[in-house]
Amino acid sequence: MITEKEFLEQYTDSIYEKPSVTTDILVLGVDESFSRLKALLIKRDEHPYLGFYALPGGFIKKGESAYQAAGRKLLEETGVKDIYLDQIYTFTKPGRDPRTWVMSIAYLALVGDVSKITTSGEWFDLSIDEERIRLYSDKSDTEIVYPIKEKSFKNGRISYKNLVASDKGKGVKLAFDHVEIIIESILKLRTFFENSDLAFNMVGETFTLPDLQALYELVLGKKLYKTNFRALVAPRIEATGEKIKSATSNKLSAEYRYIGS
Amino acid sequence: MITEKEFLEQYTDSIYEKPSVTTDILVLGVDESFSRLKALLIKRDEHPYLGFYALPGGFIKKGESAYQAAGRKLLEETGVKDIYLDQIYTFTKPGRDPRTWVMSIAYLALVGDVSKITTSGEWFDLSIDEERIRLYSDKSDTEIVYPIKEKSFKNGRISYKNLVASDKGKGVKLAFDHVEIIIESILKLRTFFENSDLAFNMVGETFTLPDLQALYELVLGKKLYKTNFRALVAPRIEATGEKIKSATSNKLSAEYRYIGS
DNA sequence: TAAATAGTGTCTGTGAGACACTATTGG
DNA sequence: CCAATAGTGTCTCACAGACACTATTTA
Repeated sequence: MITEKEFLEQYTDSIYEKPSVTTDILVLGVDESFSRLKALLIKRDEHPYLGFYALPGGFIKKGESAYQAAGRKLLEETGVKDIYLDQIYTFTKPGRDPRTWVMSIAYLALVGDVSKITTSGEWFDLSIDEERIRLYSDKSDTEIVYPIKEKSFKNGRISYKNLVASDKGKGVKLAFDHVEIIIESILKLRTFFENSDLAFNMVGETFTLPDLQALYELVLGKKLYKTNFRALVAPRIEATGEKIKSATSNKLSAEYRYIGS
Repeated sequence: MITEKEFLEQYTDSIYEKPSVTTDILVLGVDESFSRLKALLIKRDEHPYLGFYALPGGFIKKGESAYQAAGRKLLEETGVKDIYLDQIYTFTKPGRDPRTWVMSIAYLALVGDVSKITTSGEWFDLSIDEERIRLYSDKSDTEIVYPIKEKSFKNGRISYKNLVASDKGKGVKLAFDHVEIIIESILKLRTFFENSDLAFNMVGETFTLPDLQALYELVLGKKLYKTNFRALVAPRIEATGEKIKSATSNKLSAEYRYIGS
């Protein structure tokens, strides 16, 4: 019997074929007036999916974690770091990349106002409802639309409902299975918005309550009642004592700061 | 300019080194009397971590998805299929496998009463509280214990708390980073129990409310009030009209069936 | 000074948490 | 027939949803 040390010294790597593993990152932000969700897409200049838009991302290198790879790519593409970045789901369906066997670990990154961020990509307006998901870039006047259907599937004894984009319809499309990644990420973002303080990653150091509420309404896709919203966030914020101009209107509002939960 | 078809024909695979990718599965069940959570572990008979206990799992083969690979392994190890199986998290930290570069996509599988399942592994009692996680197999009289600490970490502007097992202390340990996988999975299981109908994957086709409540209390690690618990599950179940013996006591209780939400 | 929007008071319904009680069953 | 436990009634509190109102600010 050999020892573990001896084993590791003589170990030769698996003869089985291995997949390539990438990270794809949905970088989400808002415009200056909290009226549009913004997602970063990059036009592919290589095969496959040449000319299609894709999420920023890239191969994970040996010696780094998926989180590090996502952070590195994010920094390369946007120049930002130390922002919210979290793993969403790992996509492994065979054939999702026509070249070869590629898995993708999807990440969600949250930035605030995208107007200050320089990138080689394009910021697309992102909207999603029960009927469709729509991405639009006014920079290149590109519109990407997918109809959405609710699909029910079983896991064990329980049925779940899920939103699935149908690939039908013409027009510009997203590369690979990146629609799926975007949909999954948005759904997770919504539950996080309802159950955690995630929203504060998308406003500045200080903010006004009208702006914060506009952000919630934008992400959750529904109107909220002012009173209830304020009661909800009240324990997590403190007034600075100043009054500043909201981005959503041109009136003065009280300025607040996030103090954690 | 070549077409995509030509590109794919001439495409040669990446020269970059690639990781191996495995799935590791936390197979969770209960004993006959709903008094112990059970987790399946397998004693390793190879280096590395020879003699340590590990989660069942294995390499993903080309042509199958991670989900399929997890389902295949589950069937091989337990003979069960068509049960609840869901992706939890992908572990990618460099060095997590001493042999070489290996990522692991963790899955959670839910079975019911484990006494009917034959396996080459061992069923360990699993308990977890704020202080420690403990696994115990009476088959081999093996006890595996890790102290647990609450660790706070920042993601963007927000601080999160997380349970982390410390590697200190002697005694039998788990292979690789499998403690982490187990802890993450249990935490996810708890939030799923509180927010979905997941529990019905761990009881039979019909069940009694005392049994179902015992299961909830076991997973959530706290006592529940009968009245509130019954009010909660009432809309999702229907009485069969029969009275059967509970597993948790020797009295008759009304028999129910899951009807979905 | 008027329209718009910041900000507050309060009512309702629902669900979790809690406790006290009655009904039924096995030994 | 009695101890144990199945099963019910009801109170409280926190919070989401909803609406009506007052205060302040810019045009």
